Amino acid sequence: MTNDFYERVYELVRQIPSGRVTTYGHIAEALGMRSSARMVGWALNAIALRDRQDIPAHRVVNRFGALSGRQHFETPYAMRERLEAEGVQFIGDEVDLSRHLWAP
DNA sequence: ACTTTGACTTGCA
DNA sequence: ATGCAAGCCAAAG
Repeated sequence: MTNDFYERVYELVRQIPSGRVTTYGHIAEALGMRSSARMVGWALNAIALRDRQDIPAHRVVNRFGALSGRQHFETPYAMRERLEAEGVQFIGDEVDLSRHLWAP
């Protein structure tokens, strides 16, 4: 059911190109729920629980580029390692959004 | 059935 | 400029 909020999040996240990232806020805004960025996080959490590995949840970060969801991965470093493997550059512990931010 | 918390963001003090 | 509070909606205790 494409009307399901979760499914819409999945489709959008699936469209993030390799080496790019987006934020919870941008996804929420694209779905018409600008102030409900939290729900995006819940949807992604559901991805982890459902083993939806076809969805690159590691390419979704918070508005600062910080990997706030890393604790929900297999290991706290898996998220960053995957991003770096795609060529994403980090500034300290945060993604260089000015280079890699992707908007729907 | 009610309360608390959460992979967030924005706004006001 | 920094810090605290509120808003959003759903799930788990």
